[in-house]
Amino acid sequence: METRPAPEATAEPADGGPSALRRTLHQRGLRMTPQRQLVLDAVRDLGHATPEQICTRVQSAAPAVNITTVYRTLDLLERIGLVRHTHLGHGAPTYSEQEHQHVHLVCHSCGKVTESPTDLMDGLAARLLAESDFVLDPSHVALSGRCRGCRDEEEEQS
Amino acid sequence: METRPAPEATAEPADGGPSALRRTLHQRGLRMTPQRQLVLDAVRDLGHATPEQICTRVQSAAPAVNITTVYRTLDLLERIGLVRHTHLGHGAPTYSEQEHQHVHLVCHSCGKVTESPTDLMDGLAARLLAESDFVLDPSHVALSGRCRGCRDEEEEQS
DNA sequence: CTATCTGCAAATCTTTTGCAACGGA
DNA sequence: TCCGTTGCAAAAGATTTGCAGATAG
Repeated sequence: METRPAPEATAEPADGGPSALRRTLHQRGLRMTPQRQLVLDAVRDLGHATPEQICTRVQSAAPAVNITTVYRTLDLLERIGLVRHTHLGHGAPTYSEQEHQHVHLVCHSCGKVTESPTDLMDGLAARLLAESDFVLDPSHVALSGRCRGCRDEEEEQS
Repeated sequence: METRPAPEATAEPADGGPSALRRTLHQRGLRMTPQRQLVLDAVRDLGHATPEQICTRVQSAAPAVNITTVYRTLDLLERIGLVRHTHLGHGAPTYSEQEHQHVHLVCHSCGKVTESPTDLMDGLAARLLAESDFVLDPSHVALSGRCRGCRDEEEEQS
């Protein structure tokens, strides 16, 4: 886990930079605080991370921030649509930017998480709609399986 | 949540009825106990259920069984290949028979779980293998989206 | 100023572990 | 009898809640 001071290179998607958070909060009568900015930065920075990982990251910039605040803030950021959480298969949910629409591929052998574009699911989504009247949300849940590396290892042993 | 006394209509897949559990356990030097049969019955009976739901079901037949035993037994049944767990998207994993290979469709609006045959995923599995060298395990993780009922409701309101 | 936020501590909830007693083979 | 298994209680880990003080607007 690195400790550098939160690069902002990719921190500004088309629809909003740092002050966009302030605006979004104010629209709903909520307040801008350093903690909220730090949590959002951490989520963007880490890609997809558990509340605890996010907390660690935040604390590397502001050690006084409590994990309670991280939980509350993630919940809030999700309610106002800035982040979303995904269930990667094990216990902890992971949070990422709302805009980052991708499918998670989780190897249940080594735990590695890969991302693929959501259009991978287009065919499946169409079939689900036709056959089961089900509108798929491709980025919410991860697909489980075995990655290349683990497959190779297994083959070597047999 | 119902409390009827555990129908056994679907409790005997081709490869093994009640005494198959005893045999499978003995093969590995493990012992047959009433608790283990009850937990396995509950898993088969409930289709896919959380440890707590399984425990409630088991206790309706044998109130003294402790939830600790349910956790340990599910773990054991999974290790010996009789049940498997699936992450339905919320917190708790759910357990079902190993043989029940199906894709779970979870509506994140009403929480309803539908099952579809795994061959729904065949096309996706092939693409993942080709494009990402990833071997998909279709029954381990649920797909999230919105079911017919909830979609209709939403449309009515707009 | 005032209502929203935060930090801290304690409460909850879920799952795991240690240990003595129980019971299957 | 012997050793795997169980129940109980307590531990451990994750998330939530209550409350008094801090602070954004």
